[in-house]
Amino acid sequence: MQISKGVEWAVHAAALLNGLPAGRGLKAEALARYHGVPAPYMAKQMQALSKAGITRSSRGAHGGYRLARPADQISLWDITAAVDGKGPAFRCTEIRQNGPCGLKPKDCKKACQIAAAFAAAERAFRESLAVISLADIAGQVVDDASPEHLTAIMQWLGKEAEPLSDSQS
Amino acid sequence: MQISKGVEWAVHAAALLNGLPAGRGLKAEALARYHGVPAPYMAKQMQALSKAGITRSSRGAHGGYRLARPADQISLWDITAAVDGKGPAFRCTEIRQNGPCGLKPKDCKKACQIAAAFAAAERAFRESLAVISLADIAGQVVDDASPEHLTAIMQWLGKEAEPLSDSQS
DNA sequence: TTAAATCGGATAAAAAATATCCGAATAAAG
DNA sequence: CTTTATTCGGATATTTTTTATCCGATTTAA
Repeated sequence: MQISKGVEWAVHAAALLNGLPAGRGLKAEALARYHGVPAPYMAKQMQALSKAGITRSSRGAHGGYRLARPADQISLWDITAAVDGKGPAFRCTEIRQNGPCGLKPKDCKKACQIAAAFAAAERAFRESLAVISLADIAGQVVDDASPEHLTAIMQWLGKEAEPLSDSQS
Repeated sequence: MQISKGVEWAVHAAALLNGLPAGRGLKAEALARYHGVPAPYMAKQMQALSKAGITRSSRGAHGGYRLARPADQISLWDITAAVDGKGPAFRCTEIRQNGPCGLKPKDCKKACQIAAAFAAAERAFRESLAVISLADIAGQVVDDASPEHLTAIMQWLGKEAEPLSDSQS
């Protein structure tokens, strides 16, 4: 059971976008450079966020990404689902219908008890992530960081952030 | 985020072993045949269960597997951890230390807030599985099954179950 | 109108999960 | 006691998923 590395990158990237002044954005390459990760793969994660409606993108010269809605309305589960998919981690293959004592399909209207137990556990996992917003994370990071570090970030953002046009998607 | 298919098989296999009379066991090939799955891969899962101390194995003629302790002392998390590993699904790669605004290692004594949030979610997942025992699952299955189906299982077990010697591991 | 720049989907490489095989070990029979 | 059949256990291929990369479609600005 592995969560893809892209989830980690996407959350960090979204948290950084939250620090942007209104109306400005960062291109995928800048996000990758900031976090010291391969640019094309970071770009792929950003595409997933845009497709899920978490970020908005602007194409063409001076394009880039920005958050599509306030950070307190974006949960860690939203980002995880966008990058890794919403599908269940435990996939019941109905092996209770196999073999010499296999059940008939008509006797399988109730979900398999084993699958139900794992579904409940995954629900607990999702709920735990769903109650934490990007705003929560950003707040904690700011609280923990030194003033010098915050200044350095602001300076970097001031240098790299581009004013974006208002076009969609 | 995927849970390996082997986990499903291992739980089903362990539940079946719970139905055995005391002192008897099933070989890996029989467990695979019962569930209609490839024998060698089922065997691999059983090896993982034995390594984790969940099952005991007997080698040689008339060998096989049995549960190593009562079913109410085996949780779904025990089995999941044995097959899929105990390691965290979210692997923090400390990208906060990368790039132009990267933190120094000495400023990273506190765990990354993002990693901490995912760790909490995984804890919720584990706890949810840890409170469900193999005995719970087996009880529910028996409650739901028709008398004929239970009889069929008993007959099959009577035919396939081997008396095991008392040797270790 | 032209040209530069960026996102988006399609395409390779690496890693992990899945499936399989063969040797070591045990027990029963000769 | 020796031999032989049988089983588990670890090492080995194959397939799938994840990770990483590239090139074309689209948009903006000059």
